[in-house]
Amino acid sequence: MTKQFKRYLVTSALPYANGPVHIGHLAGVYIPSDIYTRYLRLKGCDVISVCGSDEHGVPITMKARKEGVSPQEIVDRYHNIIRKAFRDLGMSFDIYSRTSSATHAATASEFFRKLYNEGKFIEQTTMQYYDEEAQTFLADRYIVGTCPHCQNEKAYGDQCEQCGSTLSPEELINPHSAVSGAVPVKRETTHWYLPLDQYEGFLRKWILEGHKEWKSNVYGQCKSWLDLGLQPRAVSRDLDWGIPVPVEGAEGKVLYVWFDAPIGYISATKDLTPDWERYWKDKDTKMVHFIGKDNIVFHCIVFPAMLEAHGGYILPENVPANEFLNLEGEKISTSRNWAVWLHEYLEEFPGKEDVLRYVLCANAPETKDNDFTWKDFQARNNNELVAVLGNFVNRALMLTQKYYEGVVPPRGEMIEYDRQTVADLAAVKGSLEANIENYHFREALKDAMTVARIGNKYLADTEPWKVIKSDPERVKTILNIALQITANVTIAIEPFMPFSAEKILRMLDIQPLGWERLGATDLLDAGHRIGTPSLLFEKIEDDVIQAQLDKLAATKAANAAEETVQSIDPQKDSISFDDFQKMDVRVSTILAAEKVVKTKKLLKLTVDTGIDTREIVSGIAEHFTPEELVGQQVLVLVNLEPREMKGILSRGMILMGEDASGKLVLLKPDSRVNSGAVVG
RNA sequence: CGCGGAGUAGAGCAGUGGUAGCUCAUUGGGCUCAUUACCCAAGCGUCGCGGGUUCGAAUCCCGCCUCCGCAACCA
Repeated sequence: MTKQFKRYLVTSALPYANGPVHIGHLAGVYIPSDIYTRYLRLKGCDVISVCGSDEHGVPITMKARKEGVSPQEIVDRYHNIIRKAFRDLGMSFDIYSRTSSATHAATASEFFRKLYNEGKFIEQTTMQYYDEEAQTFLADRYIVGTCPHCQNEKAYGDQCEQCGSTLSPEELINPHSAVSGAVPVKRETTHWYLPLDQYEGFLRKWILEGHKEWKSNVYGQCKSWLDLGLQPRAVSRDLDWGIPVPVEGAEGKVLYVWFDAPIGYISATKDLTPDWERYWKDKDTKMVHFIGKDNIVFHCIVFPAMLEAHGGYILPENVPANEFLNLEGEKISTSRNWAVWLHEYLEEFPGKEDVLRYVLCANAPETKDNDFTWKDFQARNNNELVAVLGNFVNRALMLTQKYYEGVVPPRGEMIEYDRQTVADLAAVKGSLEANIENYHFREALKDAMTVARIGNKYLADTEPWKVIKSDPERVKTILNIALQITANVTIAIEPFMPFSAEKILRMLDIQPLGWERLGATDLLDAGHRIGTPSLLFEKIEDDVIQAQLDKLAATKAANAAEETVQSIDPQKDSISFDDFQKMDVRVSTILAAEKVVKTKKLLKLTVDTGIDTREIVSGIAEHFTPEELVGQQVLVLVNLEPREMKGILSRGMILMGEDASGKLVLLKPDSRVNSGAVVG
């Protein structure tokens, strides 16, 4: 726990190169990681920070196929966007690599080979679905068909999103490939598996006993996985995009992306320095993985098991995973374009890199999901950055210009209040350090801002603009101290807001100061001439915020329009009159309705069909409350084959209209008729 | 009953057994060097709900509700 490490290795989750990076990625992973790294560097620690694009896997091949380009084109495009955006935001990775690099192919292959040669894998042959037209094996998710439970025609091979039931591809009616539309066939395939179950004891001891200090969300997730029991996990896939399995007779197979991606951290380090082994294999190195909560199992269970199986590698000392960030109350979604994209922000808010860094850190989802709103962004900029930080720096520098033509005045005898202020200033360092080292970046940022708050209070209390008239000598001391506080600001905020720290340094016309000098009052020499003051931050007006809100509203409208287009299904094949006659639809009256327990969408309805009184289970609980349904007349297909759902036999189907947004409406007679009236 | 996390002032969040706190917003006062910013003070809470343990519970235990994530390749 109190072990002293000689060096640090910081990793940040590899962004998946099928889209750009958005504020959720930043708040969850990259901002914390950069703060941590910059802090350690400022302290003079031996630290390297590695990252890179994760460029393999099925979604990238799907996207390429859809656009009619090669996977390489897709990953090149996003790799470049992401890399540039990171750099422009001031992410201080020592290297930003990529998993399509030659180094990575070699590293991952070697890693696999060693485990293979030492018999660490098990080999299994199974039957998998294959798309003969596209000549590719299909993951369950890429098989689409009709749900046997609710007749939804767009159910996936693993789940029906309409009724929520878990499916296997075998259960789908009329299954077809989401790639080509072909009917999938079963084909035999052999894969290698990492028997995670064999590492359970090792992981249990390492995490559950050795790392009780991990964040509760991380520890809890690990414990649950371990208690449930681990299963062997396939490390190869049938795919033509990825790192070929480096074994005889494994043509057409690549390393499964989860296996190759974390090795990307190692390859990136290799690309950075020939001395990479010191960072990965020396027990005196502290490795920290910054990730989002969805990645916990890979970084705490799977990758450590891989490293243990390989041998010789150190394990992460901590994995400070964050929760998720929402945008204006809704989940961020790449596919629905519901996001603030980093590269767009950088273009639309030039020079405001630190504002985003500040807001995302101050509101980082450290313990639970948080919400990013543009109003909050504006308020934090105007009320905190402009009012507290920018204003203090501006006050101190303007007073110095005004009274001393920009020359730092000498400090005379300090009074008790000065000494108290200096003591308060010195006290910030310990708290700030503890918070960063414990991954409490929000609190740490508050500590950094406290330095500016101390400065504002000091000026307000000592009132140099008044004292100048009665005791000019005293004002020299006051401003000297105010300027020392200003210099301290540059140290305290550097990990969080490097651009602003740099800007203040230029205004003071001094060189960067090391972390250890935080709290000192000899950062500026009397007689030193400071540079020209300029505003650190500017107010963000309502129209700028409104423009962003409009942009999001436009996204929403575009999504709705697209859904409308997609949801108007083409006319189905003709049926005979006889076929139509087979359907028995009756006007029925709902007598009772109740939610089916432990389901999200199901209602159990008791209806009077005129023929009898029967129970029907319907997936409409998200659209109607039981109360509003009772007494309503609806159309019911009464001779539909009965089906059991959640242990209740459902005899018939309530007919519904579904509009573009997926909203359901009842179809009912325009005046009341007797139950049992025939529809036709 | 699949597993994990979260629910605290108008908003965003700290707080793991001992007088409920921080930032912002609100209200009042002070200041007028400063980007109308700053400083001081006040108001604002059945700590999700219901039980229990305890001298004492936001905190520990039991049950329930709601939101999010994982399982199911978006951080």
